[in-house]
Amino acid sequence: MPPSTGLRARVRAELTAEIKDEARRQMAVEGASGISLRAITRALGMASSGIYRYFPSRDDLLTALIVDAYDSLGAAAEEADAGSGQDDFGARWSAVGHAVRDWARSHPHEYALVYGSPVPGYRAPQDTIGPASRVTSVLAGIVNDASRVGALSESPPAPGLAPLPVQAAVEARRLVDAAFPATTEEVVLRSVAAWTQLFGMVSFELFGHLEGVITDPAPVFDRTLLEMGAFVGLPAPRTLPPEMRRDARGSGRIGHGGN
Amino acid sequence: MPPSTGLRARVRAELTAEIKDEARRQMAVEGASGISLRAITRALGMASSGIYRYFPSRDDLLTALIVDAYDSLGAAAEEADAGSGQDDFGARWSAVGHAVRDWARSHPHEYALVYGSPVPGYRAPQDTIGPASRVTSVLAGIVNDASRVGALSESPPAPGLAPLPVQAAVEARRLVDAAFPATTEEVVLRSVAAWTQLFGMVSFELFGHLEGVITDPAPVFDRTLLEMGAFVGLPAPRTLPPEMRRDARGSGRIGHGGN
DNA sequence: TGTACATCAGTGAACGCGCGTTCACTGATGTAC
DNA sequence: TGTACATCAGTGAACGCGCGTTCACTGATGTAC
Repeated sequence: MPPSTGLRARVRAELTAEIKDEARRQMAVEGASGISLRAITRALGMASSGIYRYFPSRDDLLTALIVDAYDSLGAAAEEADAGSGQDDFGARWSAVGHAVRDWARSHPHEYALVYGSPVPGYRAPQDTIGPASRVTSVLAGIVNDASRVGALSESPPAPGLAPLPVQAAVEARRLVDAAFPATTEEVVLRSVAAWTQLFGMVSFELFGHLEGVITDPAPVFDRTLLEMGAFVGLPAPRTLPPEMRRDARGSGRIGHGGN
Repeated sequence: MPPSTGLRARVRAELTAEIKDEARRQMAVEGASGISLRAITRALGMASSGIYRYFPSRDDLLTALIVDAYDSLGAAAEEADAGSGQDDFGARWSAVGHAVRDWARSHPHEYALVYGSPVPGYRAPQDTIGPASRVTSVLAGIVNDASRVGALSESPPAPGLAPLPVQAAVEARRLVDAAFPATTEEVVLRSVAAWTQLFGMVSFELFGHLEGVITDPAPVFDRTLLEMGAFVGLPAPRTLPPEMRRDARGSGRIGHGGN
């Protein structure tokens, strides 16, 4: 087998990265459906057929971009989580929430690629499900950790709320077993709500649905993270993570990152 | 001016509708970016240039589809709201939430058109903002109505939660003045959270992000609506709307509607 | 260390396709008097 | 009620464009002995 350190392998890895970078550049202008293999080869000064040595088809290139995006977001979330005090569960929750939003704002088209409408005719292969679950695992881990050490407040069920119907309990049980062993069905369902709320709000901001409703989403997002954290039962953050020191940042910038 | 009842006007309205129907049919197969003016005219048996008598460009056709989608969803939400007892606020909230999900599941591509990634290069014109706000107004109306008659529970702030920071309060105040005159800043912020949660969960379901996490989203969605309603302060539904009688419907059907 | 052979990278031409939009036009439907 | 004119619907040809993918090929890089 060829060693991955060989000259050829190194050059190959470099060109592969350049192809993906150029694809991301095009995606930033025209969206995912605007990515053109021919345009990429043109930009890199190679023959249009040459790209097939690297990606056997357009769909394979798309898959690679999707995997990269999930991994990039997942890494950002893991980093934010690790950067907070292990036992400051509220702070971890808020930090990860902000990491998701910040990543989305600095990689808007990559966010749209994975969390927007599915690309028609494209079926995500197995390779994407591992990377896709990284953020989710981080969020679940926070709730589960808090529950394990007894830091999760057992909020009383809302008045008048019927007991958990069986079908919902079955779903919840599956999740408890899979990712939240230290929690209860109620907690896990609320976590699902908080999880979808987080991405719902980020998507609404990026896709323009807050326009005319909210002028500066930053403080609203901030506050909502705290509220939803409390909703799940997490304690309020003891220390404010950098993203939350209020007067430090205004409405924020977009696209300062790149990939 | 030509009366809209004239023969010409009637025929014109019919063909306009046929063009949009055919566009929706194509969208159901290939997504919004797969809509082709030439393919539409082919399907309708007319010359490819003829469509320009009806829509001056592809973007104008897209705009019409977007407006129709918002109106269709808005009407579904309004109908669900009107079909519940005026003063059964929890039931109204759940009914509208289910209406949104049901509409999305039976018009998945139209949902993706308006709530998925923005079509690159397309800038939504003014005509869309009225129809776009219909669902949102319905949801806001429920919370405001409940507050006006004193039916909204003033849930105590979560323990340890700092008081509302100014910037968040400013945003909230604007919303109170615009659409929630009978409520408070806290309520309005929680409503925003519940609103984004609703669409976040529907989007996750439609776009495949619940796969491998939740097997049957229906009961989870059901329960989450109740939880989020309670989170906002709405009372639990007194009467279960038809969508919520548990054993009546299983995991649900997709695409039984069409447009 | 050198030679023979296999693997891989990259080329250039070609296939077959579809797209949005414009334009000058014919013929039918409506309007004014 | 009938005529003259204006408006509109729909045609067919053309413009100019870009796309993904295949294929037979040259030449360079690596591997085995």
